[in-house]
Amino acid sequence: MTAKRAAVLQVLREGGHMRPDEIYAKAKEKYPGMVLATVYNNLHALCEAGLIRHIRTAEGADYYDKTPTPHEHAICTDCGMMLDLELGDLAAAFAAKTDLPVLSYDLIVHTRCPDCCAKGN
Amino acid sequence: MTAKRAAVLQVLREGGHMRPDEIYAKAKEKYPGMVLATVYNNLHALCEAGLIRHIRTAEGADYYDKTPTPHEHAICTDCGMMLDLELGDLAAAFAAKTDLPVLSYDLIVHTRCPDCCAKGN
DNA sequence: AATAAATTTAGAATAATTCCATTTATATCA
DNA sequence: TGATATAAATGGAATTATTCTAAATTTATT
Repeated sequence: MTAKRAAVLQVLREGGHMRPDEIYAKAKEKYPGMVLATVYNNLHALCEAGLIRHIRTAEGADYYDKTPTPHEHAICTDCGMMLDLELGDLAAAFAAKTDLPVLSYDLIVHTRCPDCCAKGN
Repeated sequence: MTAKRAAVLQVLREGGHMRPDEIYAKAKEKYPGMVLATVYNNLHALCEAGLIRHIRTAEGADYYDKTPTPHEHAICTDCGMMLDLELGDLAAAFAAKTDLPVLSYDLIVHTRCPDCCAKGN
């Protein structure tokens, strides 16, 4: 765990769910010498180490999640904000409905976040 | 519905789940003048018309699905083949577990397909 | 047939990500 | 500690997928 890798991790921990370019922008504030390739390198390394998690949305952007433990994500169709969901053990539920083995799954729920609901958009 | 648009649709209907470049390769056999941009144009148009569906996998590739009606997808971690799943009305199940509105969802289950299971890989 | 609208084309442009060779930093151990 | 080995970071080029644009062509409409 190098200083820059720690910085990438810390930035993501502060932000929750972020795209590589967002992480890069923030990390560069602390380390002006930071380079996008290093952010990618470290995101990959942190994923392999299980410290963060990679999320791909159906909208085309990659996100990284500070929380590596299994949970689901919702994305607001209005403002794009990503929220955490706790839907329980879906793997077991899915496995009960199919003959195929459920090794893991990726789920994105499209929602309207509380803020956008309040604004009545 | 132009001839080339119909060709794109037909290719996808023969293939089931395909990436744009795969569709392009097949469509070009029938229409040597076919161009990748036209494939993209037509995939977008066909999606908007509800004739096909767009799937984005967590592995990074875009797929298009000949079947536009709601269902889920499983992808074999071994050979990459995509399979259809029928898990029932998950939206209702998800809605029951969260306060957020469930507008829609994208789900990819990672599995091992029957062929790869048989091979014992 | 003439005109308008939509589609197709070709290629340039963009964006995200990866690759590679070099440099730099970190860890190991005599 | 100092020398060496290992791993990481850098910068930039390369790749890949996708979108954009303007001109040409096709299709539909009156």
